[in-house]
Amino acid sequence: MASLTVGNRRPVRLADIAKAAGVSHGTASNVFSRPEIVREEVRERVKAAAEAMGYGGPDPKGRLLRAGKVNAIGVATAEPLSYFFDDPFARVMMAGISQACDATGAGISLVSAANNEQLAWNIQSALVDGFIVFCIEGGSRLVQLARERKLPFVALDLASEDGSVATIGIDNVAGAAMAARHLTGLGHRRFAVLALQFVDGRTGPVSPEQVQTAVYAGTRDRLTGYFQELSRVGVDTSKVPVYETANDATSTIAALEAIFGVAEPPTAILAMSDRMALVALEWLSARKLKVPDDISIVGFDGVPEAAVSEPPLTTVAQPIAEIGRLAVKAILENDGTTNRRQLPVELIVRASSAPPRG
Amino acid sequence: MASLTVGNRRPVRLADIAKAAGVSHGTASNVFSRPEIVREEVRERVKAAAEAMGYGGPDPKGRLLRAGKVNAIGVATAEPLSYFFDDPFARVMMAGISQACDATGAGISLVSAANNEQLAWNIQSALVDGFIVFCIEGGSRLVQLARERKLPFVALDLASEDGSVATIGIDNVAGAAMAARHLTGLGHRRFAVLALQFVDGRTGPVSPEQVQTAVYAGTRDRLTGYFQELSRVGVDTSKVPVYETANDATSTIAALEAIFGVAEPPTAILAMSDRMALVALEWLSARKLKVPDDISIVGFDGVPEAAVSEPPLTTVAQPIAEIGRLAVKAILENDGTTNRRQLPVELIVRASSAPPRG
DNA sequence: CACTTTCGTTGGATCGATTCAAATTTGCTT
DNA sequence: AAGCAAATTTGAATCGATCCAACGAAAGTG
Repeated sequence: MASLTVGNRRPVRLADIAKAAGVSHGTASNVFSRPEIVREEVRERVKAAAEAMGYGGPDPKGRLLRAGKVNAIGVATAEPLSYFFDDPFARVMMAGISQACDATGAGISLVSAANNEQLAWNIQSALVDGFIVFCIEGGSRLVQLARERKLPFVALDLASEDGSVATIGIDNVAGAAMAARHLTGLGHRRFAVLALQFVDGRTGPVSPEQVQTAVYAGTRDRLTGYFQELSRVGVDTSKVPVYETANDATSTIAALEAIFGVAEPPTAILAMSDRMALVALEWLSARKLKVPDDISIVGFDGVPEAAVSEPPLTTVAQPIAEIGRLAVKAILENDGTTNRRQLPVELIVRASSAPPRG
Repeated sequence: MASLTVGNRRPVRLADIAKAAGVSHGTASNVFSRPEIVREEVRERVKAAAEAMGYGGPDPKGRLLRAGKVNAIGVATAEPLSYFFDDPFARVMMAGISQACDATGAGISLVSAANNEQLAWNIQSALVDGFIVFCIEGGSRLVQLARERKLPFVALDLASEDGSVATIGIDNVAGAAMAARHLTGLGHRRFAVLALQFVDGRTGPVSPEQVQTAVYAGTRDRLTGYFQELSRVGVDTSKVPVYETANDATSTIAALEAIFGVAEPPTAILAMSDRMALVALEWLSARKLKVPDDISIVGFDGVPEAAVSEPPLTTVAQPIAEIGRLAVKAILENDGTTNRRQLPVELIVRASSAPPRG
């Protein structure tokens, strides 16, 4: 009864119970980690001592230092932590990561931070065996920090030029091309593009020169894919409005207002994310514009929400969960080689796209 | 250039660079943790040595042992890890937890496991400062394991008798009573209850005797609240069918089939979770039963999905995110006292409840 | 009975850092 | 140039375990 953890502290270590039980710390350690090699009588004595002193088992802090492996992978992002539970894309990704972790018995540590400095510290001091880096925003900074930890890591969603960072992603050019070809095939010739970030922290219309200086290669590649197909049917891509958003409702709506505030609005919208496409769907519906009768929309990502929207969204589906699974695998089976994988995408045609009116 | 991390291992420690730079480890350590107290010339020399040897900064494993604090809280459940990203209730809760962690700079470790043995090990070896225990299923076992770690922990969603475990929850009796009173007030007199688990691993009809032996006090309390109000208007609660489910679609549908497979089905359903209520909504709609014209339903929890269902769901809303925030606070500010808090619930009346026909 | 095995136990070394009292150096005063 | 305070640096101790070579005792063998 004297063992009721008292308010202040619990300075009871393995060595303490070893002494109490009259054995060496080596034996005491064995009682917990390899009980079968210690004589039953001794084992019981040590366990009794542990019980009596309120010892909660070997402290993982100590074990960790000796063992080296944490058995957990860190998932890092520059967004607030709640991003992992809010964002549909992140959630599907995390489901894939979870699945792979469950299968191997590894834990997941969520790493993030409000400000830059805190983020650096958190990444430096995260107790993990490797990182999966979500490069939504501030990707390059994150990658830089992760690299400094000198732990295995893979970057997701970042088609970086830098061949030295391991990435798992998709063929953005091909995916975007599929979306555009679908719409041109239906007969559309007037387009607008809702783009993800080319560089951090900017939103609004994007000029062709600005595209050249894109930090996010994924964004640039998708635009390349779109334009490649539009050019093929003779669309003058320099006249196609491209609006950069922060992939949130506010900036997407601002883009939509600009896009539809002109004399001859587009008949089709190419959105670089389902999130933007879904925002567009709602915005158009509020304005009594019918999708797909008045406007066709094709999204990108293939999040579950896209299947149940009104109308269901035509989109370029990434194998999101699979990417997550592979990322975990890449880290746990890290052999020092930097893996760069591209997974196939798939065009899922639903009700948000149809031939243009007339 | 010789610093390119080679495939195999990286045995470069702080002591190595101290030697290389010709300073003691004490000084080398200071260069990283309190750079301002070491002379610039020395600081630069050490940093240069670190750079040259490919040192990725002080290993948190070592620091941890010395410092004692991990600066992360563990969230434990007996469900698979993906539960955190799938389940609406869990997601809102995690959002609250995330928010509190973001604010204090703490990290989140997700702890879970497929099998029992693995779960025990994972809890024993989780590198965290405390646990938040999700008691959905296998709650008592989880609490037992968490307690053995002798770390601060709070149990969520478990109105345990055991006064020695810290919990943050709601007044289940009062919440349930609000739901029932709402329906009796509308004139309903024929009810059925979709119940959460009374004990682990059982589903199906529940007899009054079985209710007495409930492991989950929360489930029992909600039933008590329901029955209290039903009795008040003269309903014979011993005749009210109560079906226990695993809070998933399969067992809920089984319950619904039993409930509506009788001559005089109920006019109102009391569901102990929004999840079950939402399943019921869909099931009824598929059977051309109109809610609320034919059947009224009141859920429990107040998840976001309940606001956008067809029809929107009347429900007893818990302050889910707030519970999460408080749980984090309780762990980080743990003063040895076992906190037991009850937060208020609120009845949110939407379109799934109306007076009975005729 | 001497000689191997086998089994259990011991205690020192190690994991990689931080901390702090003491020692040393530097800088200022007079 | 001695005296003293302030600024730096040192190195041993510590955090809490695990590992392993070596050792002692009990059991088995010829």
